[in-house]
Amino acid sequence: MSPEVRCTPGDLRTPRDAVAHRLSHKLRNIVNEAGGTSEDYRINVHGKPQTFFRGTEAPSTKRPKHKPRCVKSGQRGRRRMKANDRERHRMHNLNSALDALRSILPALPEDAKMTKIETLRFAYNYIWALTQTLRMCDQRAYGEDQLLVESFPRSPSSVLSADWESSSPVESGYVTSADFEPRYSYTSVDEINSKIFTRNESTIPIAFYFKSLCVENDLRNN
DNA sequence: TAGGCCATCTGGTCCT
DNA sequence: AGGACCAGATGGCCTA
Repeated sequence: MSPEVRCTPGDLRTPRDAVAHRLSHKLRNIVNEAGGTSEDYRINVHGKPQTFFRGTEAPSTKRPKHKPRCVKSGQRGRRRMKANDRERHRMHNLNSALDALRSILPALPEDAKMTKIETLRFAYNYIWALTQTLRMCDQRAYGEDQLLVESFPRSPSSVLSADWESSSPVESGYVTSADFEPRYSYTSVDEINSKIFTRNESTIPIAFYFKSLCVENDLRNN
């Protein structure tokens, strides 16, 4: 597999994967209904029998969630266990990074924890909103007192790559516009201010915040 | 109960 | 050779 190959959010679960997963759930139900023992056999997607443990014997939190599918001994087994450890650590780091990203995003009204894909999509939209606010701030700083409502760019999902900034993820090919349906589709900056930048029950107007930063910056430069 | 989300295991590929 | 990264497979938990 080449590192250049990137998956889109839609690829996170392939159809085949989904089918296998559904089949897996179905088989579990069949076995449960048939009164299987604590350890039963099922046919995996490769057509090979495989042991599994029923949900009624869910491992405690102390026990590892997953049993190794094949216990290997010798150097190969040790290498595999080390690789598993590294992989676990790598995924934990990835999750920590996602948590850090969640923590700086505006809290959702219902305060529910966003899923991974929601976090990424929301961050994408949020950055877009902040970028537009900065752009507005720039224009105001240069004497354009008119609100940008008329010229306010379209939401990321409807932007063609040609219209988008050169650094746009859409243009870079890492995502397609269809992958990022905007959580919000605003028509004005005020709407963004009131809905997207809410934290701790208080609404902070982004535009004013950034405007003050611009003014500070101007004063420093003058 | 089906389906979504997640953690983990695993083997393949690329890089250092 | 060993580590990093990736994607497929799998099982557990949760919810509508």
